Amino acid sequence: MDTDKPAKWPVPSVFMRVNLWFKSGMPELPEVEVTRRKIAPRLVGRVIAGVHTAPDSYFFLTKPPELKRRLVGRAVAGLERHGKYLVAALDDASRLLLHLGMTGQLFVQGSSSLRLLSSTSRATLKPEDQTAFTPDGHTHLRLAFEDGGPEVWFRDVRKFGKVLWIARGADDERLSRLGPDALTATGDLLWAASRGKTVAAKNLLLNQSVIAGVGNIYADEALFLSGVRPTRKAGKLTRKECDALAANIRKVMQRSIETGGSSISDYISPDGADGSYQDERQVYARKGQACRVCGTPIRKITLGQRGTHFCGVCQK
DNA sequence: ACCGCACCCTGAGCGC
DNA sequence: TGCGCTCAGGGTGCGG
Repeated sequence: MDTDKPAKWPVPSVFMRVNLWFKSGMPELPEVEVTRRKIAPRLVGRVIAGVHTAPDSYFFLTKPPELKRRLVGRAVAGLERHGKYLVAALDDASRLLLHLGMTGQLFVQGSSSLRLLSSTSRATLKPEDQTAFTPDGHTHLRLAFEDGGPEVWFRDVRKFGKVLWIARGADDERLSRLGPDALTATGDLLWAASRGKTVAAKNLLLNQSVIAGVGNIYADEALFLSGVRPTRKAGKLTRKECDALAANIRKVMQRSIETGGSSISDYISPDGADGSYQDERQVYARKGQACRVCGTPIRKITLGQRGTHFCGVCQK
């Protein structure tokens, strides 16, 4: 946050932190898992009575009219996570697939969170004036329930998120091609998947059919912790490096889930990045800052169209 | 088969 | 003050 300009309202430290989170808070596996844990108790066991949507867009892989037809009257039997996908099991054995994309927010009606406001509002609104979020044009899906309780809302500014209804017994390529979950990543898996591959190590980690759930932030972090340069050809990884990468992927994911869950009190984490893991980041969004291990400025390059951060000394 | 890259989208931030 | 530009990236799909 720019501290040179006077704020219209004294800015508490939490606001500054929120702004930092917003910059880098995109849903990867930990954010999706935290969202799942928070939303599941508010979803499972309830019967959908109404489906309200924003105008059709490519956000809807299943178009709104069909979505309404398929969902109304269904009870939610469970909420699972597959990589970065959330899958709600319905009582007729069909499924509702949700992906948060880059900016997706799944939360319960009545939530009030700074994250649901524009940065201007966050900076100027007095904390005591903050009220529960009301649906806006980015709120694409609202599920109402027969019990009359709070609705579950899906908001997504950039519409990179997805909603898809999957018929009973049907497979969906999005799910079936996912590799093992990142929380269970093993060196064996990475070793086998990387042999003979010329793709950059980072791009291998981002390939959801190899490991499901790794995104840009945690790929950079795991590579740093493993001492592997993101550009290294996957096929050149040693067995030990594969073991280290797998262990560090599990580590950063688990750590982020823990911190993500711990900082959420009375509202649902809307886009999942309310945790404090960003305080532990070693390289992501730290371009030019000193490596926490050797002091060398962190470098940033573009790899696979993604910002990629690494220490040129610690990562070989 | 594998790999690189364009594209979808909107808001923040910045230079002028 | 405001305009126009760049950047952010998950996943899909296509061309080489």
